Parts: sequence; structure tokens; C-alpha cells
Amino acid sequence: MIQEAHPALAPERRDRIRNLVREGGVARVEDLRKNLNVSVATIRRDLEILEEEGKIKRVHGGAVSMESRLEESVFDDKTNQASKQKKRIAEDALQLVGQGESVFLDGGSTTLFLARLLKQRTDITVVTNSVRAMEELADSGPRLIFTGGELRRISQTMVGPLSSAILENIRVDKAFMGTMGFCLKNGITTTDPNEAYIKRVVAENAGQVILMADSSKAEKVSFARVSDWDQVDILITDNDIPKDFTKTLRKRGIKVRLL
Amino acid sequence: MIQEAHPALAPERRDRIRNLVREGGVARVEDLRKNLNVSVATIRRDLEILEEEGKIKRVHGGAVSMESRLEESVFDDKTNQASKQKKRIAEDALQLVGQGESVFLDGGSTTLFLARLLKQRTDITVVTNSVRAMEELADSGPRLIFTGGELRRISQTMVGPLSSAILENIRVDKAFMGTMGFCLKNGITTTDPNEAYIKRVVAENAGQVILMADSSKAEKVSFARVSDWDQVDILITDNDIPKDFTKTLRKRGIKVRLL
DNA sequence: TCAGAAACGATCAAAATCAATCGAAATCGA
DNA sequence: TCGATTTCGATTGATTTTGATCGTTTCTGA
Repeated sequence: MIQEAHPALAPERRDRIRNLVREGGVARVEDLRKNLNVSVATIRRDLEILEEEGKIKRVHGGAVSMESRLEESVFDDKTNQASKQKKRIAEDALQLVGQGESVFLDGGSTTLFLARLLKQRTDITVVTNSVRAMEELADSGPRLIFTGGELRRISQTMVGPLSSAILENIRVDKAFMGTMGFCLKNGITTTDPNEAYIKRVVAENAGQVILMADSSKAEKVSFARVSDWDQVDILITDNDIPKDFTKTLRKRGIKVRLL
Repeated sequence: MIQEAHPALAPERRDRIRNLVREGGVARVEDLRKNLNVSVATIRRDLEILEEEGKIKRVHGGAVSMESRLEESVFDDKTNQASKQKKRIAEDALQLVGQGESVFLDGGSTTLFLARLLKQRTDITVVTNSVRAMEELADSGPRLIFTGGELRRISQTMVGPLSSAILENIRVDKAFMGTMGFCLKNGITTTDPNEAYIKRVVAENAGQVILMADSSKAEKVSFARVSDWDQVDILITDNDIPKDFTKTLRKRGIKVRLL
């Protein structure tokens, strides 16, 4: 084991605490102590400071993160089976992103996982209307273009006519989309007409449209229609999807990737 | 001991320190000493100088870079005198925001304070190109329109032609702007031409332009010219600004609010 | 509700780091 | 070359940070 030459500098240590708390959503004092190799007293003092700065909130036994709504999803994700599915889908989607390409990410938890994976890829350009995806990539990562527009708080995405103003001016190689529901008869549907409209505009200006949706979304129909299947090039989903569903789509010329 | 050809020249050494600190985000005195082969006293003196120049921030045991990520923690340093000033300016600016108005906030620490205060105001519309301001208002608060465009990471703002595409389509009652420098002769200046361009577009489409800048920015000239004084309607600054500066501006029809 | 366990805050002493000072060495200008 | 000035390194006392201890508070399960 490498003997730690010097203890970490105080701000450095606090930064690490902050990240640990944020990544896990919560962190115990004891875990932080082991992780950073300092006494609990130091951890407590640091937590006190971070609380004053509003970065975390102390609770008995540890601290919870106050930053980035983004992470709260990860929080209830850990145990959640569906999010493991989403993560696998995102990992598969990552392989479709070629060198130097430009990609669009819409707002949704599945594409958010993909955003996280794309952080390493500085060779590409990411276009998104998702606040969370942007936050994920704000510090470092690929070239980032944000659509702007009016904030729809419930989904943390940018929507409306102003958004499409930018979208109409750009063209992406691949558009990665989530959805609330997809079925053979009604195509792709989602909850909000504004969201649907944005997705439609993007799809029209994309080289390929890649739909990322786990099988729980299959045969679900939501309120607002996004598009028909002929707009979709690739569907990434999991094995629990009905066999004949896959067959029909493939017959229509859509590539289906099962995980 | 190895015969060092020449001990590094002082400015050369400081440059190396600055790079080491920036690369690592942080650096401890002891490591710098070993690295540069000088005494700790010298390192300390150098750090002192670099801190005065604003390149780094000293902390117990070393220094953290002001030119990167960890800057953020310094950013909302409550004890910092300059940020108190900025807060006061923001509080004054808040009083200028009328019922139901639409306002623009640019990217800068002063306007960020204002964003924080505007969180309570659900009656207004906020337009911004600042990621941080958006994050501040993402959860709740006023109607929020984000300009979009390409992310400029160093300032965490949206810039470029795509940004102006949206900006040209909207009109705000009041535009609140920060700046890097302002002087009587050269008007308003900032570091980046892209930023400057956005500010200029906004100013043209705003009912009133309100400049928020503490007195330390007075008579400073930066690289990129934003606009002349005739674009500005109100300047909010503090009492340390030279008397004749105020007088001249008022003569030119600009309202100056001193705090 | 109560008792044991865990976590907490306050306090103090040790260690690390810092600021101030002084003298030596290098540099500069005449 | 000489004196002045600046830069550097070493020493010392002051300050800050850290870890350990101990009494108190909070949580948990019976």
C-alpha cells in the first residue's frame, strides 16, 4: 500500500466529501472517515463548513446532498431495477456514438445515463434540451450546445417555439431519445405536447434516430404523439419485450438491439 | 548536490508555481518546495504575490487555483469583502424589478446574487444565458427562458450565433449586466468577444440597461468592447467610485445609484 | 417508555503551518 | 570596485489544524 505522503489539503478534502455526498445522495460520517483517512472530528468540522456553504445538509450519522436535483434520481435509482435496465441501455447506446459525431440527447432518465457516459468523450458535440444533461456535462466533456427556450420545470427540459428556433439551425448525426410509451399502432408517445414537438423537430434534423426505452414502455400509449415508427432507425430495449413486437419492427426496417 | 545551472528567475518560478497549482487544482507548500528546490519561505512569498494577483488563493498548507474548478468554493465565499459588495448591489437592483416585468441576467457573480434574490418572484420572467443563474432558478421561481447556444465553460455561459438567434426574438424590460471593466473613455469592456457580442445584442433589445459593478471595476479596461455609455441607463456601484466619475456619467444622463 | 448504543459537540494538547525577523548572498548602478 | 537594493534561507514565536477525550444528546429496539 502506498503510504500517503501528505494528508490532503483542507479544501481538497472538502471537495472530496462534497462529491462523495453528492454521488451517493447521502454519506455516513464513518464511511467518509475511512474514505479520507482522517478523524471523525475533522469530518464533522468539514460537514459543518459545507453545511454553512449550503452544499450539504447534516443529519444524524452523516449528511445528505443539497446539490443538483440530478442526483436525487440516482439516489432512488440504486435499488431500482428499472434504472439498472436504463444504465445498460445507455451503455449500449454509447457504442453507437462514433468519433467526432454530433448527437442529440433529449430529457429523460435513460438519456441522462448516456450523458454521464459521454462525459469522457471530448471529441464529440452534444446537443440537448435537458437541464440535467447539461449540468452533467457543464464542467468538462464534449462540446456542448444547449437549445435554450422556456423551462418546463416538471421535466427540467427546454421547450416551446424558442427552442425549435435553435434546433432548426443545427443538424445532428444521431438523436438519442427516451419516451414514455411506444406501441406498434400509435408509434411513439409522451406526456407533453411541447416535449413531443421538440422531439419531432429533432428527429427531422437528425441523421439517425435512436429510441432508448426499456420494455416497460412497450405497448404503452401516452397523451402526446411524437412520431410514427418510420422516423425511428434504431430501438434499444431489453429482452422482456414481446417477440412479435421485435419481429414486426424489424420487418419495418428498424434495427432492434436487445439487451 | 546537483549543481543547478541557474536557480530559476523569480517570475519564472512563480509561473511554474501557478501552473502546478492550476494543474492539480491545489498544491501544498512542501510539494512546491521539493519541486522547485527552494526554501518554504520563498514559496510562501511567491504564493503571497500570486494571491495578490488573484491567480491563486492561499489556504493552510498550500494554495488552490483560482483559474479552475475549485474556484467555485471561493466564489461564494461569504467572508469575502468583494462578494459582500456584490450582494449589496444585487439587493439594490432587486428594487428595480417591477411587477410582472421581464428581465435579463447575464453571466457574472453579481448577477448571480440577483438571481438568488429573484427566486421568490414568481410574477416575473427571467431571461438568461448563465448556466449558474439557471441552476439557481431551475427548481422554482419565475418563468425562466434560457438563451441556449454553445457552452463557454470558463464562464459557464451560453454564447455564439445560436444564442443570439433566440435573443433577437425576445425583448426584456430590463437587462442586468455585470462587467469586467468600465471607464469613461472606453465604455464597457469584458474579457471575451463572444460574451461581449451577446451583451450587445441584449442591450439593443432591452427597455433599460442596468450595469451592476463594484468600484474595483472602475477605470479598468478589458479586451473586448461591449458598448458605449449611451447604451446604459442605470449604473449601480458603491461609494468608493471617484466623485468626478459619477458626475460625468450623470451629466451624460445616466442614473447612478451609490451604495 | 426505557436502556444501550451510536453519534454529537465542546475542550484541550500535539503537530503542522505560518508570519516576522535577521543575516547572507546575489544583483545592480554608479 | 563599492555601496545600495533585492532575493533568499534559517530561526523563532504565533497561529491554525487536527485528533483524542469526555460528558451530552439522539436514535433504536425491546
